[in-house]
Amino acid sequence: MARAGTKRVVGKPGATDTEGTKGALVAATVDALREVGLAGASAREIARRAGCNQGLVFYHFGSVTTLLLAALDSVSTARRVRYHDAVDGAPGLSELVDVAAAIFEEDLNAGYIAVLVEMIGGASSIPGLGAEVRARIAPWRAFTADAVRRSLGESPLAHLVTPDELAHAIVALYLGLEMLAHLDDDRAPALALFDRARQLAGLVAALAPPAPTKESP
Amino acid sequence: MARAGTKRVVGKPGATDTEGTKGALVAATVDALREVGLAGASAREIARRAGCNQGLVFYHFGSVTTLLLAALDSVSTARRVRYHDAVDGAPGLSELVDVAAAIFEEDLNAGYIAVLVEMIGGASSIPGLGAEVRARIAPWRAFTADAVRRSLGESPLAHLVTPDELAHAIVALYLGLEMLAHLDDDRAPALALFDRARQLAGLVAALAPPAPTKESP
DNA sequence: GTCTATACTTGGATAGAC
DNA sequence: GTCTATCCAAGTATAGAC
Repeated sequence: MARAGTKRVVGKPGATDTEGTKGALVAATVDALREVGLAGASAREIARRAGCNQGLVFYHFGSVTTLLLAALDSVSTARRVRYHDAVDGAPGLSELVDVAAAIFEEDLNAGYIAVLVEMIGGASSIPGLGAEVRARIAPWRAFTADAVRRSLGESPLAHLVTPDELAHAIVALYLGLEMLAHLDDDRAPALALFDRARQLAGLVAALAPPAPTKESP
Repeated sequence: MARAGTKRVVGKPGATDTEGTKGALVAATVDALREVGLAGASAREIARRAGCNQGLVFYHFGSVTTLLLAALDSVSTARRVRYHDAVDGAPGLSELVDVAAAIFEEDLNAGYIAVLVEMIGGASSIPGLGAEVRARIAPWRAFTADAVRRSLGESPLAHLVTPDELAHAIVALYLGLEMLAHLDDDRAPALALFDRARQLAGLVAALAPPAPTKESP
């Protein structure tokens, strides 16, 4: 929103800051990354989207790079909470694929993964960015490996691949699907693939019954 | 090579041009994309790597964007020949995974896919680039779908996924693996994954014998 | 905290000498 | 074809008024 005339409503000072200029800048950065990419996400472009002055980027964040990382943090933590909750409610492989598909669609539509992809792709351009991005991707990899480990533990698939390998492949596939969807501006193939995964997960579950609850050894 | 003192050897004029200033600029662009990313691949940086003057980028290619696309073309066509030949020599699924692994390793080491990834990622930053990149990725998708179709035709897997779906997933996985490998500067996980795929392909082949040559119905 | 103004840098692109 | 010199636009970052 434009500064002149329209005041933003300010939340509690300690809050997760989706309000206030700092929050607006972070949100604008996410939008910019999604729509015009890393190269297009300049201080001026971001400030324009946030409806404030370019200088405030440097007042609040010190540099554009820092703001970019703040945006990555914001998306990353918000989404991880969402994923964590969803995966908690999914006991087996089949349910896991179900929730993964649902949230992936959210991500794809909201452009959250686009932010990830832009930052990873741009990591080689901006010196020092690589390490920072890597650190922020790490929790995702750990999270994925954990989810795979838990829902694959009892399945026959566990004898075909290690959880870490599978997790690495899943993260890579995730990123790749986003790249293609973004390039084509078409999410259909990615979603169709999830539908197929759902079918296959059901098939695997039928072949190897889920060992309902394992207790008292 | 530096212009002062060292002259480049010039090949036949009509050749695929890895020699001459034009060729040197294309090669330098590939290097730059790989090492400093799209944002770092400026006319000055490219010319420096090619050992010539910045103005020559515009003399020979008109704009930096055109040169970037020329570099993408160069890598894309060269690699496609390589892939095509390799896949031709691979009759079944197992052999296909074998050659795919081998060439993927080449690509990963030489940074060819990095060029693809940088261009796809940067497509949203530079207006009009998206369509051009899309057109240059299209043959890869067709190629992959074709290879999948041919080597999956007889296999039981063909009843679980359509070739187009599988091809889309493979291309996405390919791009994603490159992103992660580039981010970590570590190709080991991607290569381990191919080893695993090789095992699994062997397993599938053992379960469903390849129907050696299908002729005379 | 926010805005205006400005210094400084880098990069795309062109003109003209050789 | 290549190089030097230069223009112009856009971006980062800072200083200072309000």
